[in-house]
Amino acid sequence: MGRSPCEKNGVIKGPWTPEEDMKLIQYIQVHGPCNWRTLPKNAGLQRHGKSCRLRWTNYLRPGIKRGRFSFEEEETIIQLHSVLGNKWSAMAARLPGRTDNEIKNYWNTHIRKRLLRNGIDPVTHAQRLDFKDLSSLLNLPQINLSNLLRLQTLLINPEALRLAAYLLENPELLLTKLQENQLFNAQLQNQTPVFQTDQLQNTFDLQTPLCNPSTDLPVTASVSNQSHLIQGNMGQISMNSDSLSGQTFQNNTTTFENVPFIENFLFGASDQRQKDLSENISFQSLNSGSNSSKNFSFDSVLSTPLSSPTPLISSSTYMNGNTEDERESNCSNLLKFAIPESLDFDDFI
DNA sequence: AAACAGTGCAACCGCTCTGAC
DNA sequence: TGTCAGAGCGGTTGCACTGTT
Repeated sequence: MGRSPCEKNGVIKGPWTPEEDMKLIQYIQVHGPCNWRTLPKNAGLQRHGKSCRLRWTNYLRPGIKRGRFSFEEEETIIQLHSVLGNKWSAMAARLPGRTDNEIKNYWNTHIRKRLLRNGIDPVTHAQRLDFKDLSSLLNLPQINLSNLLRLQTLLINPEALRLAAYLLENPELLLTKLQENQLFNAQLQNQTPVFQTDQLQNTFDLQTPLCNPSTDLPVTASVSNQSHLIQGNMGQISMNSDSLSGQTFQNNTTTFENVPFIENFLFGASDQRQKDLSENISFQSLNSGSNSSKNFSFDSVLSTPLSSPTPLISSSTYMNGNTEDERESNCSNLLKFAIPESLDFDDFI
């Protein structure tokens, strides 16, 4: 396995022979792993010092564990990756006997592919809302001809999915925007809502159960033409056009002017009046009843910095099974959509 | 059985960062 | 401040292995 040995400028590249390994081991046993630049010459090896260092640290160093990763190791890698990102050496330090290169290779060749197949972003560890399991959709008991027509609308409106996915994957954006609009919100509280309530009834829900192991709350994203509702692991957030002055999301108001696709989705391409109205977006927590907005917690948002994404899905949700097939099977129902009967898609379109 | 394609993995390359001098 | 060595990382290479046709 690997490359064929080749010699270039007196330096051998490619797989190491047992004789080379023995020379390196014997030299390091005597002199220790130091001064890699001069080590090859002193040890009688036609190798680069860096190659010697990699060979030692990745394969010859005592305590190196070879062979397939166990299920426990896989879970550990996923959990560590959700916290550390691509800090392979830091992950290796927490996995006895495993090297950073081995973990990286295993991640790229096994875990990453499996996460992608299961609709999980391997970078953010969040469920991708644009990953639609149509078979699950069609197996829903509430799917009938009427709902299929609504499903068609949903599928031809990818902006709604993108909006939900974007906000779920970037909860810090909400916080940033809220902070930026503290002053703006104070102005809005003195304004009169301009929407009619019937404009806010046209809402559909994207319900994704199983996505929040910490709270067991279903993850729901609701989008309408004038009101936008996102529910993630933080609970449920409503971007509600008629809640400009009320008990909304800790009395904060936000806009999405720096997010082009959201801006287009919310405001339309050229309707300045609609944009003016939609700029008055605010947030409302809906996860605990009518007074929930006062009790809304930002903990989950604050614990999800860009540099160290917090998993929205536990590793056991990724792969709750002993075999890959079992794990994939258990992930296949991660994303389902339920469309309420009350939805009027004519307005939505 | 042979040809082919896909996959796994050791090893390498190039680059950046850090700390010592 | 600049240089150097070590370390870390992302990406890639190339061959062996395995499954499919």
